[in-house]
Amino acid sequence: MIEITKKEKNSRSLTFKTKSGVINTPFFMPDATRGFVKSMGLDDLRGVGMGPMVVNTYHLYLQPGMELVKEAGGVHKLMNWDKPLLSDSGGYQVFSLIHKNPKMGKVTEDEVIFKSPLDGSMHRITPEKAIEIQFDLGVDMMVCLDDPCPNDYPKEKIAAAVERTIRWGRRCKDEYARQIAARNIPEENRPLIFGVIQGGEYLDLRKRCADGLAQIGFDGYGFGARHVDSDGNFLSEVLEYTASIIPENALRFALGIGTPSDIVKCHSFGWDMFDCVIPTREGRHGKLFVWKRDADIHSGSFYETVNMNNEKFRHDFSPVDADCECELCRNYSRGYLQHLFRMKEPLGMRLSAIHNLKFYMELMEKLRAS
RNA sequence: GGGUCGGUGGCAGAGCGGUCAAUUGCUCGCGACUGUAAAUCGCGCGUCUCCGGACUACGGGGGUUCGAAUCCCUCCCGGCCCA
Repeated sequence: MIEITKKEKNSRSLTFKTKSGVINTPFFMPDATRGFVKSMGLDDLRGVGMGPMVVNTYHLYLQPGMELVKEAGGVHKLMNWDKPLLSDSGGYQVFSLIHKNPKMGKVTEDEVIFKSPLDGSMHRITPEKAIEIQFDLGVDMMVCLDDPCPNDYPKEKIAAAVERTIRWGRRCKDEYARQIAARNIPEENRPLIFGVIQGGEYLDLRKRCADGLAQIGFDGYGFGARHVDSDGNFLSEVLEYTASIIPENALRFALGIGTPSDIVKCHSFGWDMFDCVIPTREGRHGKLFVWKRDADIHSGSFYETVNMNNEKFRHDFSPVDADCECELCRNYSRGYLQHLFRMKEPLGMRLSAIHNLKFYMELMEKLRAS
């Protein structure tokens, strides 16, 4: 079902089908964590040519809650989004909550118990429950509950996280099979399921995790945990190595990556799919991505980031990017955008998110064409 | 004209004898943001600096004091009340 076209070096291009449509790789998904891309409406998303997006199990489970999602008829119906959706398991949220503050929860072999940061109520999540919720969401792609511990943990703790991630991967896969059977889901509507490869910056642990998960068998494999070191340096070697040990005919999902240049790098390593808050968040914060003239995405710096709040743009009545055809660049100037930000007008955030996502969409088009 | 309260850094507004170059908020300048507790967060914001400090500052002027944004006198300006 996954069609692969091999390209130069490690990079490649795949075509695969989900119940909500065909997807060509590489592709980037914005984070619609709580069922919406912050500040953007459906017309905005369609306007930039948006395809698949990411929603989050943990956030939707807490708000608005699964009762409402089910009542709406699933997350697609709730959002009125008919293109593919991938749900992240929520492992990242629960574990980072607990790793930052042990009082927020407890991890045992069987389950994770955590306190909702919203109202302090206690919740428990198991690998089985994470999968069941994702079936209730009705997404096209789902992710196993994993243990993404911080990279600076001692190796033995990361090794333990790897083993737990594998064991939980097994339980997720078993639950997945049960849900498929119980819900009578035909093969063509079957959601894809992803395991997540942990192991910090240790290549042997990444290998152990990838092999353990591959033995269980998944449609795709994700790269888990932070991909930058404590100084913010991108862990290229780990990303490149991990991509190389994932089964050839499986999807490679670089979770949480990244900046435009990180994505280009990872694509050259063989990663197929990406998601990140950067384009939308940085847009809302006033930082916009702008192509350099005659940009060659494989030649280092092909873009720059422009902080539209900088004083020097106050009197700049030219568009953010004269060659860009997004709603912002077609209609408004830099000086006007800065005015919107200074006035804290939500329109500024929306236009900037649109612009940055358009930039990312164009980047992915260029990668697919290259 | 009389009385009264007040004049503090871009703004608002603390401080009311030393620990004050002066709390705090906003504005302003810059930076960060990578499976979204993020319309958030951090740093800076008198001048100069060999980064230890030095200098000029709390309406103007004068005084008291070892020492004043803080007390006294006077002038200027503003609010309110009475004529």
